[in-house]
Amino acid sequence: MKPSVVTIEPNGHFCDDCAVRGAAVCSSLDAAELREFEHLGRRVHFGSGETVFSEEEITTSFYNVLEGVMRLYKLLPDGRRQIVGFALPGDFLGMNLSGRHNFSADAIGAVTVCQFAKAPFSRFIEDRPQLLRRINELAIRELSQARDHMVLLGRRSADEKVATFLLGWRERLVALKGLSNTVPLPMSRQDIADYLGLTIETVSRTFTKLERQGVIEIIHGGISLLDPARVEAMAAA
Amino acid sequence: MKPSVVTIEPNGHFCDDCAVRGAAVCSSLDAAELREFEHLGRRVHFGSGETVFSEEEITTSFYNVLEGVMRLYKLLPDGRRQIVGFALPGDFLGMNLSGRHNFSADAIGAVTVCQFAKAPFSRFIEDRPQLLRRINELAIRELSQARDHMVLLGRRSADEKVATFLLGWRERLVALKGLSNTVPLPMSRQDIADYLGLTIETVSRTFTKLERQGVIEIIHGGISLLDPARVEAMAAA
DNA sequence: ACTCAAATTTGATCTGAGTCAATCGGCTTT
DNA sequence: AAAGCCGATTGACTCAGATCAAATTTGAGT
Repeated sequence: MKPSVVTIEPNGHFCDDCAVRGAAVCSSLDAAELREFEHLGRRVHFGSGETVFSEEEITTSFYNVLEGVMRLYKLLPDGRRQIVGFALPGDFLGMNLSGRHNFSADAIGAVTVCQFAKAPFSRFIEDRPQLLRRINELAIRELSQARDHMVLLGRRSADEKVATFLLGWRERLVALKGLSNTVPLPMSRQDIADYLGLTIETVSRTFTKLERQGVIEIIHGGISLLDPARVEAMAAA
Repeated sequence: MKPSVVTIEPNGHFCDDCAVRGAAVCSSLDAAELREFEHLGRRVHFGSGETVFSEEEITTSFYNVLEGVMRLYKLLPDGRRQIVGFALPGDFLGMNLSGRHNFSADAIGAVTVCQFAKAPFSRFIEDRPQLLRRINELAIRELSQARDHMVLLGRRSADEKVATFLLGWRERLVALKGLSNTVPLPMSRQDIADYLGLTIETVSRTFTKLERQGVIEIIHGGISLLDPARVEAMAAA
C-alpha cells in the first residue's frame, strides 16, 4: 500500500455534476434546497486503505459516498474483525445516537465522499422533514439488510454464504452499472471472509470449488458468473 | 400450547395509564398530542405462541409493545430459523420500506401491544417532525444493536455468545425492572439457540458448564448470576 | 397423585470449517 | 530479469460445535 494522502478538493465542485445526486440523501431536495445544500458538503478523496472514520470516534461529520467502495467493520478487543457491510456510491454514513461512530470505515481502493460537518447538517435537516424522512428510509433499509445478514451469519453454511454474497454483491452493482455476469470484487479474500463470518481459506476453497463445478470463473479482480441459476440454487438452499 | 385467542379491549384504556408512555415513541409527544394520539391506538392482547405478524405479510399496522416479550425472527425456506431480536415493552415494531414486514413476530407468554392502523398513524406523523425524529432514533439504535449482533454471530465462540446474551438480556431488563442478579429467561432454549446461531444442545451444555463453574445458577424460568464479573470476562474475550 | 407430551439435559459420535503450514502467482522494486 | 513481497491457493490435520440418540425433568390435564 503506497502512502496515500487525503485530498480535499479546493472548490468548484457542485451537486450539478454529482453522480449520486438523484440516488442519495440528496434525492429528497428540490433545486433551490440543493443549491443551499451544496455549500454544506465538500468532496474529500481517500486513498486505498485509508481510514475515513473509526469506531468510538466522536462523530464530527456525515458522509455520502460518491465514488469507490468502503468496508464498514467492527473489531473485537483481540483483533477479530466483523465486516458489517460494504458502502458504495449513494450510501450515507455517520448516523448514530451516541454521538460516536459505531463502526469503522475505510477505503477499498480510491474513494470520494461528500463530507458534511455535523452541526450545519443537523441544522439543515431541522426544518426539512422530507430530508429526515429520506434518512429514515435509508436507516430502515439498512436495518432490513442487517437482519438478512444476521440470518446468513447465524444459519447458513459456507457454500450458501459465498453464493449469497456473490449474488447480493452483483445485485448492488447492477443498480450502479447495469446488469453483467462479470462481477468485480475490489475487496480482498480476507474482507469477504470477515464479512461472511468465515476464514480466508474457506472462502478461497469455496471459490475454487465453484470454479471446478463450472459455476463461476475466477478472473483477475473478480469473478464471472457462468451459471447464475446454479449459484441461486446454492444460495436458496 | 392452549388455543389462545386474540383479545381487543373494548375501550376505556388511555395513554394516561400506559406503562410505556414515557419510554416509547410516545415520549416525543406533548399532552395535547397524546390525547389525539390515543384515539389512533388500541390495546390488543396475544396469548403465548400467538403470531402478531408474519414476514412478507403486507403491513397494515404498527405496534408498540406494552407488556410481555416477543421473538422476532426470519425463516429460511427449509425451516432454519434466525431470531433477529426479542421485543420488550417500549419497543416499536412495524417500520419498513416495502410495505411488507421483513420479519415475523410472535408472543412469548402473554403480550399486550398498542396497535396503530398504518394509514392514520402515517398521517399523524406527517406534520410532527419530532415524532419522526423519535422513530428515526429508534431505528438507528436498532441498527447499532443489529451490527453488534452481527459481530456476535460471525466472530464469537459458543461460550462468548451465551455469556454476551446473558449480560445483554439482563441489561435490557435492568432498564425495565431495575438491577437484579436474577435473570428471568421467558424464551425457550431453542429460542436462545436460534438467536445465537447455535443448537439447543450447545446452549444447554454451555449453561450447564457455567453452572458447574459456579458462575451462574440455573433456576426455574431463568438463571441467577452468581459471578457477573466472570461472565463479563467470558463475554469480552 | 398419575399420565402423557414437551422441553431440557446428557452422552456418543461425526463433520464442516478452522488451524497450521507450504506453495504458488502476480506485482513492484531494483 | 531476478528478488522480494503479499495475497491467494492448496494440503494435512484438528476441533468446536453439530448431529444423533437416550435419559431426565417439567408441566398441563385428568
